[in-house]
Order: sequence, then C-alpha cells, then structure tokens
Amino acid sequence: MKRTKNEKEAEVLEHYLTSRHLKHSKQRKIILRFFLNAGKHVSPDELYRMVQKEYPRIGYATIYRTLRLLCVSGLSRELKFQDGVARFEPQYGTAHHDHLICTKCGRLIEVMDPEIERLQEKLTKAHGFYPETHRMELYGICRRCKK
Amino acid sequence: MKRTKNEKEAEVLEHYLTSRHLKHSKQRKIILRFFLNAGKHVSPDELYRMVQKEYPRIGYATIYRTLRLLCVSGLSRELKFQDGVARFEPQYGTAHHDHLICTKCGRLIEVMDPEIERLQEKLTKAHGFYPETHRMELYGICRRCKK
DNA sequence: CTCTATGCAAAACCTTTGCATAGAA
DNA sequence: TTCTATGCAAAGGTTTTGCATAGAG
Repeated sequence: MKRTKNEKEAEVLEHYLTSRHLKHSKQRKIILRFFLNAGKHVSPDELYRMVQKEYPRIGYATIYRTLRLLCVSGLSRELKFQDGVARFEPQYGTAHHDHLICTKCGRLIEVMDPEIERLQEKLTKAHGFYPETHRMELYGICRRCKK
Repeated sequence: MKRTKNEKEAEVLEHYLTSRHLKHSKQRKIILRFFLNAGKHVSPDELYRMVQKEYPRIGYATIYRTLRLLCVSGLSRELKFQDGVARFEPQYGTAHHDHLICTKCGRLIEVMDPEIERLQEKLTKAHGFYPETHRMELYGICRRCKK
C-alpha cells in the first residue's frame, strides 16, 4: 500500500535527522513527499516546479539541499545519463536495477539480470577490486520507435 | 608505433573535414595531437590547460568546438561518470570497453567481458529494443587502496 | 535561547554562442 | 574572394554558497 510505504520512508528520514541532531523541518517533509510521489528519476528542476505549485515559497536551494540529504540518508540515488542532467530516484526498499533507454523517445525501462550482476562482480574482483556499486545503461530503439 | 597511429587518426580527421568542406585549421591539428597524446579521458579543461602551455592563443571555445568535431568524426567519445564532469577519450581503432573505477583514488581501468556484452544485447532485445550502445561503470576499491 | 534550515540573491561552475576578424579554400 | 574557424567576451544553464532571518529543539 502506497501510503504505508511513504510512511516508512518518512521514518527513515526522521531517524536520520534525529540521529544527527538535524531538524525536522516542514520543507523536508514536503519535499520528501513530492519526491516519492513524483515517480521515477526527477531532475532538481522538475521537482522544484512540482513543489512550487503548492508551496511557492520553497526555493531551489532547499530542493538541492534536501535532495543531497535524501541521498546521504539512503532514500535517493543520483543518476547521470548521457544528457548530463542530474536526476534522482527513490531507492529505499527498491531493489537494485539498471536502465534501458530509448534513444529516440527517451522511454526508460528498469532492468535487472542476475547473471550480468554476477559477472560484474566477478570482473571487478578479477582486477583486485572490492566491489561497491555499478551502473549500467543500455541504449537502443524501443519497439514503438522502431516502427 | 605511436607516430603512425596518430597519423592514421589525423587522416580520419582530414577526410572528415574534406568530405564536409570544412577547413583544415592549425588549431584542429594541434588539438587533435594533444588530445591523442593526453592519454585516457581528458576533460575539456585539462585539455585546454595542456594546449595553453604551448599555444596560449587557443581558447576554450575552440577546445570545446574541436572536441565536438572529434566526436562526430568518430575519433572521440564522451564519457560522463558520477562526478558529472564531461570527459573525452580517443576511440579510433579502440575496441569497445567499459570502466572500472576506484572510489578512493579515482584509478580507472578499462575492462571488457564478452559474456557480459552478450548478455547485455540479449537483455536489450528481450525488451523489444534494437541495441545501439551501452555504458557500464563498476565502482569499487582497488588493491592499493584496500590495504 | 541556541543553533540549524530557509529563502533570496549572488557567485561559481561548465558549456555554448554572437560577433568581428583571421585565415583556409 | 568567399566562407568557415577563431578568439574573446558575454550569455546560458545548472548547482552551490553567503548571509540575514525564520523556526525547530
């Protein structure tokens, strides 16, 4: 259930703030809510516009600062695709995945292949690295655009 | 042999310029030379500084314009890692590869795993996409930094 | 009360663009 | 000559920062 899920994320944020003696401001709760309801991978600017409509007093700086906060508290991760624009997506309770992107229409599909994951780890270790994360983007033309 | 290799790339550029009725300027040759000798993945700024030392009259704009030219003529490809800085690497005569990056020291290793490549293509097709390119970055801690 | 967070505007980046002039073709 | 390329500076777009004030603890 959606509501419950967002509450869980609100809790994570609360806990993070409390543990660091940071403040539970209204803005942070508002921005978290918009961020979670925005769906996938918003840019700071997109998020700013959405929030603006209801809360015109909230500025860019707070959006940026809060997105960073969400990243360090584990609720968001930052993506950078080839267009260079920073995008953020919720990641709490979300399984790891990569992205398949249509170069014509921009359509974005989340993908995950355990076999690829396994080989990535193996390859990393083969070079003496301790694996941390990875990102993989597959670019192509989607079914609709191919026609 | 290095010299021969650079000559081959110079030829590619010449050919591209000629075919589009573009001009074979001194700056383009100079920047190509520095670009090829720079080693892997330079940022526009790094390239600018290198060129500056010998040719102080060459400006940022020309660096940027030439890097774009090198990309469209197939001599360079643009990379964007998590730090968001654009980097360019020579790609003529270079086999496709991905990157393994140390999150502590920034060390960068080129990697390629045919089995991963095969699975990436398969995964793309499984979603009805016609595969074009992909990018994969593996992040971890390298042997030296682990100690 | 104390001290962090906010809002605003300015600054800091990185990259692109307009325009007059240099220089290939 | 004709036109593209260059150099410079200004403009664009995105993200960060300084500072006075608001507001949470």
